[in-house]
Amino acid sequence: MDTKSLATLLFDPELPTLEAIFETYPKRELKEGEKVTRMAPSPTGFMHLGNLYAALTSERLAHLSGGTFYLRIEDTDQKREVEGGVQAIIDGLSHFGLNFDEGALVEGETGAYGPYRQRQRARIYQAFARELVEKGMAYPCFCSEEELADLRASQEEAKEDNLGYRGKWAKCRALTLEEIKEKLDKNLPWVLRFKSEGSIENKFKFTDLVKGDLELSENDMDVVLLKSDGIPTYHFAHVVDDYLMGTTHVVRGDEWIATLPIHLQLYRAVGLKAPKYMHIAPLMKMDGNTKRKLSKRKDPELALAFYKQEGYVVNCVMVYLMTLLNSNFEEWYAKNPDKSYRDFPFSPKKMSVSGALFDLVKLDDVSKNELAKLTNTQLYELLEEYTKEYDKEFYHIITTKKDKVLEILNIGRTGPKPRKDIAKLSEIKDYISYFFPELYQPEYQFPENISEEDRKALILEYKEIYDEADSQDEWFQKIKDLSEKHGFTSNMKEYKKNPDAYKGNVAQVSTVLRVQICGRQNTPDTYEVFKVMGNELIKERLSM
RNA sequence: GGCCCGUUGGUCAAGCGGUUAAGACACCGCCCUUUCACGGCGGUAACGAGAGUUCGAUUCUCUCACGGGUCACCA
Repeated sequence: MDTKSLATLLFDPELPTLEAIFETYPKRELKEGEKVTRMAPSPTGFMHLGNLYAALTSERLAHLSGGTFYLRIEDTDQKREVEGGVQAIIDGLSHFGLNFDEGALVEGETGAYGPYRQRQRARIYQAFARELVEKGMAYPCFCSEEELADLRASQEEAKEDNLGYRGKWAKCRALTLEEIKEKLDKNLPWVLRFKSEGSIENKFKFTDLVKGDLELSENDMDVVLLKSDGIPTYHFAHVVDDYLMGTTHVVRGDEWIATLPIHLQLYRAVGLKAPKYMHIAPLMKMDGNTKRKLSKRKDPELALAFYKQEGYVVNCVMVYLMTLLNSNFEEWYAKNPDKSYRDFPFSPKKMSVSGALFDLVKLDDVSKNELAKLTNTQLYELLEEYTKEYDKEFYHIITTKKDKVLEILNIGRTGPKPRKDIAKLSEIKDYISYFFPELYQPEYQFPENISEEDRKALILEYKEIYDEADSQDEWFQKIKDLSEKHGFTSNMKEYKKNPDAYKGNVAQVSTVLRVQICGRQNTPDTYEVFKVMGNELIKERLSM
């Protein structure tokens, strides 16, 4: 076969030469250890937590080494593309504090290794494809969908273990130049296939930075390099792009391990050096009794937008993700509570080889700890930002009563052991609702051992003696006195020893007052709460 | 079905031939305490199964089971 003629038959003669292409992509000048990573999503809709997890891995790897993290858009599948997909990716990641040093932007791009959208790079891939055709390593295939389906059926009938367009089944391999010319003249659609010389009998070892030593079989399938629209498949685009763009470390989901032999084979075929690979385990989800990979389709509640909407604070999510990313992160963070997760010396070696179950309960715990570290002002700012987008009514309340809200948020926050009540911003509304008449929805659940009569008497009397100027000691002394007067002991130890000797105790009396004033049984320290509420509101709530 | 990867308590996980098999979350109990939360102390709970190598296997090898992934003109 005259492969040169075949190449001129198949490709635009104006295609750039490889030399010309290499010239426009100078090698990156990297310092020792500096890494270049990328995120290369296809714009098929929303981002979910798994994408964020993978992006975080790449980003940490690059930035911890002083390197570059860039965004490439893999828009080779036009059918699945969703409008605004690129925007969703960039917005989603930037909301979580992950920013790119170069690559695609919502409009246009930045950086010297573009274009960063694969469809705009069609001619580059074609130039590489032409080279492969010239070398006899690729050929056009005219098989239709039906023919491929038939092929598969025959293979199944022949009980072939390995299905696919391979070896003797690859019938378009045998096409002569004349036959090809004929089909081309008829304008039959064609794809370009790689002519694989590999054999699955041949095993080779490969070291993955996360998975460790793998034993893989050579690829023997004639994979599609260029689709009938002239756009490359993932396999081909990945190989060309990650070389030209100077990626040093490819971070991707471990579902790609199966096709790794293809990629390595292609790198060898085009004579380029392959990057290092890190295949990371996907985040899992409990589905019934089994774990399964997070899925865009099945788990819309895991969309990044969901966390934002729920009011999970960015830093909390990232810290949680870090605990999944590196097993020793939690220990480090406990020792360095004031440092950012970005300071953590992340290591691929400490990554788990199998998928972690995403645990919302643990996320809540991490979040509570994180939010407890914030000042009232910091929390307020996050709340304001959040409600502005998701709860206009509440936004209006907190902004018109900002000083009051700051006081409320400060309750129990300033001591050495700050309260850990809040896991996400959406919880704050309910948490502080009793301070605001417009939100107040009391549930009057009083201690059962206190009669209605006693209860009313206690409340009415307390209304007379409450004085917001009292110190905490004076304040509590009044409650004790009130309790004793009505037959409730203020001595808790005594009460525990001999509960039947009293109607009840001061704790129960306190609960009566708390419920009457706050409309709930659980609140932070009532002395502080009452003070913040103010005399007027207290007296009003004590009126029956 | 073929191939690849994995399997330590409910969850995340240390461990890398000899350990009372860490720690965190969750759960339970006690203490602190006017409620709750925090904090402190304690507790329940794990090496998928079977062979082999070895003086000794959670750790090494094999088989099986289970789970996951992959076998597209999707990425």
